[in-house]
Amino acid sequence: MIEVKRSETTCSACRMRDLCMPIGLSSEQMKLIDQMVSTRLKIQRGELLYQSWQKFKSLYAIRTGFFKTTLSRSDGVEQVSNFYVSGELLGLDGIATNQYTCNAYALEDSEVCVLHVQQFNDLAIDVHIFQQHIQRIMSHEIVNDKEHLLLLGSMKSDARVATFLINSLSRMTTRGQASDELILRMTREEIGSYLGLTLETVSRTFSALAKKGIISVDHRSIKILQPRLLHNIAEHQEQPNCRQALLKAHVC
Amino acid sequence: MIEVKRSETTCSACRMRDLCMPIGLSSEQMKLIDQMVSTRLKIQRGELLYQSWQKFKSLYAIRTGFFKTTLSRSDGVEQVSNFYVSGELLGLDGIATNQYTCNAYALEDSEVCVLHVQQFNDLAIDVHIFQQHIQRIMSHEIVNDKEHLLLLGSMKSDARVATFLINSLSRMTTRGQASDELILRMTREEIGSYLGLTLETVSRTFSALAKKGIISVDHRSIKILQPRLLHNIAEHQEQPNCRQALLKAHVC
DNA sequence: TAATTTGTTTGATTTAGATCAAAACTTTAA
DNA sequence: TTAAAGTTTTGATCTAAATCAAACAAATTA
Repeated sequence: MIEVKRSETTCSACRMRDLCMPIGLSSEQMKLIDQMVSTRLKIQRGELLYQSWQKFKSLYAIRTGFFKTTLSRSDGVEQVSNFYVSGELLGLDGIATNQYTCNAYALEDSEVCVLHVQQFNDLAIDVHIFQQHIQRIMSHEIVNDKEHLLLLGSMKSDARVATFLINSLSRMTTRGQASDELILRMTREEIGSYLGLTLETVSRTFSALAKKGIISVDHRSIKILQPRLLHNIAEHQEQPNCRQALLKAHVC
Repeated sequence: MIEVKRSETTCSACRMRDLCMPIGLSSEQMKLIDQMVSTRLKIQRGELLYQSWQKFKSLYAIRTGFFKTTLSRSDGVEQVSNFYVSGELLGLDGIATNQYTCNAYALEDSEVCVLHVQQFNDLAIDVHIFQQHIQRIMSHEIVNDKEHLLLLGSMKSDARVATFLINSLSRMTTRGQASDELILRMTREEIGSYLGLTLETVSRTFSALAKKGIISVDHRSIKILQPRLLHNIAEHQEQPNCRQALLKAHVC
């Protein structure tokens, strides 16, 4: 087990409610939440926030920064399972068995709010709308995972990459900076691992899309030049003969 | 939208608590739950319990039977995302957006308990331990999906099939009948769709395992003859040169 | 009972994407 | 500023699994 050095501070400016709280709370309830969620944690690029098999102690709301979560195979090799940006909640997988099942790494210097499990439970009892909100976030995580399952189970490499670009962009867009430009925070290898492809295939697909004028690639900055065509590729599942992993939609 | 004909009955013998309830409830609370979960629904083999994009109305606890859920691609083609046996809960993906994101089909004549969303919310407020239990089930679903992600993202076909057999067997075992025999409720095509393979690859892998004496295949009845070797295949990730979608475990 | 549909196995062939290899480019460290 | 390490691109080759094909078996239906 590796202990990560981190700077832990208490800070009233870290407001859970600002990050991922539902509206519709009384100021009474808001005060309660702010009191409980008062710990900030700084995590440096490359550091581990939590690790698979560790005891589940807290949920983490990302204030600033960027994370990846990975799944460990029995041989120790890791596969990227998701990327998380500011405002999102890390650690929900730990609730089931009181152990985390993912590893969470910061991909850039980041800051998170810590919500300890006991506080979390108290909060859930006292402010039931909070509980409901958490439930919704968890259900969202399930929906995301299902989409990812569909991608890994039945999409061609170029559709996977196109989908990745579209989702990455829309995630940026919903968080403020509307734009056609995307700054990738991760390596080609991490993208490949996330998409079930090798880094070479990711690179080649970027190059191919650029040659067609659909995107332009400059290092880790990607510009979406023809979003329509990119969508076509993401949805283009009418490959001549792709029978793999598919079922005719049966009407009953 | 297809309306499915179903026989709906009210039945006090359908006890949610027997199926998927946590222990530790007072008899007071149990009575409350039984009152709320009083509707049974019979679903015939092949019928749809709910459908993607339908308004989320209920959770369903499986009393008897067997289900698959599928994900629909934009072209209407479906991919199997999971199988569910008696005692398990269907519909959790609907909570996020108040719409189901999967289609749920009965693979054999089945019976479910219906928990309407309003009852569900009332219950969650009145009996907070119920809420906590639901949370745990959701977190489990997340964990399962992550495992499936790992399978689809980085395992070879024979490891996928071996994993499927092991998991299917252990799921049967935890529900009573401990045995080395497995009765598959689904077609090779559905298995393939679930594992991201074609039905031919599934069939070939079964045959190959049988030839090695690791399993015996008789139609849809599979006997696990050498569980140890099957586990080896499921875990055998030290392929000579498999770099695909893998990251060296980095210690930081 | 035969006829038809649905599901399964096995073989031959093809191909998307992995693997192998090497050069070029970026970032960090010294 | 150079050196070293890490990352990305591109090309050549290989292979696991898909596709195509056909025979066979089981389950439904007539």
